Amino acid sequence: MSNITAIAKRAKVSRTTVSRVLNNHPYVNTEKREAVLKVIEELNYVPNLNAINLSRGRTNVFGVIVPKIGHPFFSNLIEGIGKACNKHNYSLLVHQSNNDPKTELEFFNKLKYKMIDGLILGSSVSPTGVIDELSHFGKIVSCEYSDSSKVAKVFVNHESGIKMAVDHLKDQGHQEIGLCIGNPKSGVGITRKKSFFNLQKEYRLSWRDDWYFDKRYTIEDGAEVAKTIFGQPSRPTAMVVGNDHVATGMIYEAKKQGVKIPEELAIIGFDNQPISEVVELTSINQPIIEIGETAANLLHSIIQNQTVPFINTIELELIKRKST
Amino acid sequence: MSNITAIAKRAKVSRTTVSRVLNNHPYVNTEKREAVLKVIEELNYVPNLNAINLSRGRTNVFGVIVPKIGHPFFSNLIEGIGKACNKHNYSLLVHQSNNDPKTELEFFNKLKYKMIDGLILGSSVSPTGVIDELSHFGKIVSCEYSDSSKVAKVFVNHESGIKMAVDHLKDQGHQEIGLCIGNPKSGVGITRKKSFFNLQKEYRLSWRDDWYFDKRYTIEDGAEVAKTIFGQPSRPTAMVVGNDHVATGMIYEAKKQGVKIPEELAIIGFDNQPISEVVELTSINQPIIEIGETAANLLHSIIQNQTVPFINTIELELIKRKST
DNA sequence: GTTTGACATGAAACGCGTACCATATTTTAT
DNA sequence: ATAAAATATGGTACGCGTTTCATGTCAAAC
Repeated sequence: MSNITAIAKRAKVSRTTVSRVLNNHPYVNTEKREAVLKVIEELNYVPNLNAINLSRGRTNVFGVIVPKIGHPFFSNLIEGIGKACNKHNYSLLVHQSNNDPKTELEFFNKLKYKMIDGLILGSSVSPTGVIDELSHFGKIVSCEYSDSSKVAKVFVNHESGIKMAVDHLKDQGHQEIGLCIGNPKSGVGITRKKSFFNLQKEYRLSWRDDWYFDKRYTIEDGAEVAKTIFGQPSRPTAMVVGNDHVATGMIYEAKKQGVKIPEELAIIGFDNQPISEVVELTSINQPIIEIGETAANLLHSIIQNQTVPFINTIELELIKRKST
Repeated sequence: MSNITAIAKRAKVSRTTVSRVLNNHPYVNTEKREAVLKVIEELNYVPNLNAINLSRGRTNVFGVIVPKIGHPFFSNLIEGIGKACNKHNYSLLVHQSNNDPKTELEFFNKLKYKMIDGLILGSSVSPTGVIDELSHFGKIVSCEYSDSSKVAKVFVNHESGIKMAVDHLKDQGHQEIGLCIGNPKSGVGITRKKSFFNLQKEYRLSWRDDWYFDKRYTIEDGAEVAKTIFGQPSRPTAMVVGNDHVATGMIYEAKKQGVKIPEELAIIGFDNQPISEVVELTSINQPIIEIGETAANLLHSIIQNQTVPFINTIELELIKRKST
C-alpha cells in the first residue's frame, strides 16, 4: 500500500506538496504537479478516507434514522435526503431503529463519535433531553415536530392536516368521525391525536372510544380495523386514517363485505401514496421527497454556518377522490 | 476535547492501558481499570471513530447502491440489508445512483478509499470490467445476476420467474402474450427479456413487436401502456409485467375503459407488493427483504473469511389472484 | 528449585493526510 | 526603487487510537 510519504519520496517533493496536488491547491509548480501525478499513477495510490476524515475532523456523511426503511413514507423521505446529499457531495448513513430507543441511542453515538457530520431524525422516540444533550455533538434536523429547541425542523403541519381532513368530512355532513393512527407515541402520532380530539371537542362531534385505533401500519391492519368497525353496533360515518395503506385495507375490506364507500363509510387517508389513486382514496398529500430534500439542504446550510430558518413547515393539500 | 493521552496522564497509566480498558481487554488490574473509567467520566471522554477506523483499517460499514431508494423493491431490499447490519453491528451507507454510471463510480470509491468494508450492489449499470477491478479493494455482493466472477451473488432466478409467469398464462390457454419490463439494460431487464423470448420461441407463441414495452416503472406508466394496448388493432390476450405498480396502473386503466380483466386481458405482475392484493393482481412473489438480509449476511460471512456458497438463488412463488 | 504460563504494563511505531508556520522567490503596485 | 502581494515549498505538529514488542511479576507445574 502506497501512501503520501512514499509518493513524496519518489517524486522528490515534500508530503505537503503531494497533499496540495491531491487537493488541487493552486500554489504548486506545474512540473512538480505533473511529477507527483505521475508517481501517483505508478504506485496506484489510493487515498485513505479514514485518515482524511480524522485529519479534517469531518466525514462528509450525514446520518438518518427511521423506524423502518421499507415503509413508503420513510423510503421516500430517504430518497429526498439522498438526492440532496448527492447534490452536496455528502454520503448518507441510514439506520433503522424499529422505534427502539436503545437502537436509537446506539446510532446517536455515530454523531458523538464524529462518524457523521450531522443527523436527520426521520422519526425518533427518544425524549427531548436526550436530543438536547446530543445536539452538543453536532447539528440535528428533525423531520417531525420535536420539543427540543436545539434541533432545526422541517415538518408538515400535522395539525393543519388533521384539520383539513376533519373540516372536509364535517363539510360533507359527518358528525361521527373515527380516528386511526400509527405509532401513538411518535411526534406525528401525538400531534395528530391531540389535534383530532381538540377539533372533535370544538366542533362538538359525537364520540365513542371504540372509534379510535392506533398502531396500525399495513393494508392487513386496515382490513382488520374495518372488520372491527363493521362488527360494531354503532359505527362512525367517517374515518380519518393516518396512513394510505391502512385506509386502502379498509376500503378493500368494505368492498369485500359490500359496505358502500363513501355512502356508508367515508374514508380519508394521509400521504397520497400511489396506491390511493388506485383505490380512489381521498388523501392529504404530503410532499415527502421534498421534505427529505429540504431537511438535508437545511442540515447542509446549518453546517456551513449559513443563516437559515430554523423551523420549516411544509404545506399540505387535500386530494379529493371518491372515498369521501 | 479529551483524548486517550489526556486520560492516560490523569489516571497515571499508559495510553495502552486506557486502550485496553476501552476495549475490555482482560489483562488490566481492577484498580487501574476503575481509575481509568473514573477519569473517562470526569473528562467526558468520547472516542473518535475516525481514529479507530484508521487504526484498525476497517470501519464496520457496508455500502449499498441502488438506482432509487423510494422504489418499493429497493426500499425493501435496503430494509433487509439494514436488518442484517443491525444484527452484525454494521452501519449502512446508502447511495442512490439513478442508474448513472458516473455516480456509481463515485460511490465505488468509498470502497477503494476504505470508507466501507464491503459493498452490496442492489443494481448496477457498470460493466463487468469495472466491477472486477473494484473487487481488488473489497468484498462485493450483488443482488442481481452479474457476469463478474469476482462478486458473490444473491438473486432471484428471474429466468424461472418469467417461466412461471409464461407457463401459468399458457396453461390458461393464452397464445398471445406481451411483455412489459423496467430498465432493459439492467441485469434483471436483460435476463427477463431473454428468458421471455426464449420461451416465446420454444412454445411457438404469437408475437407482434408492439406487444413489448420497457422503461416502465410507475402506476402512471402502466395506465399509459394499457391505453396504448387498448388502442391497438390486435392486442395480446395476456401481459407479463415486470412490476406490480405498472401492472396495477394497467388494471386501473382497464377498469376505467371497461375492459374486463382477465377475460379480455390477463395480467401477471412481479414482486407481490401490498398493492397487488388490493387490485387482485396475480404476481410472482419475490421475498425481497429476505434477499437483502441474505446479501448482508453473506457479505459479513465473506469478510469474516467463512466459507459460504458464493452464488445463492432465492426461490419464487406464484400468487394466483383474479387478474389471470 | 526451576521452568512455564498467566497476568500486567508501558514505550514506541503505525495507520495517513491536513494544516499551520516559516521561509524563499517572484511579481506587481506605488 | 521599495514595499507589498502573490507564488512556491518544506518542516513538523496534529488528529487519535491500536498493536506489536519488550519487560516484569507471580503463581502453578514438574
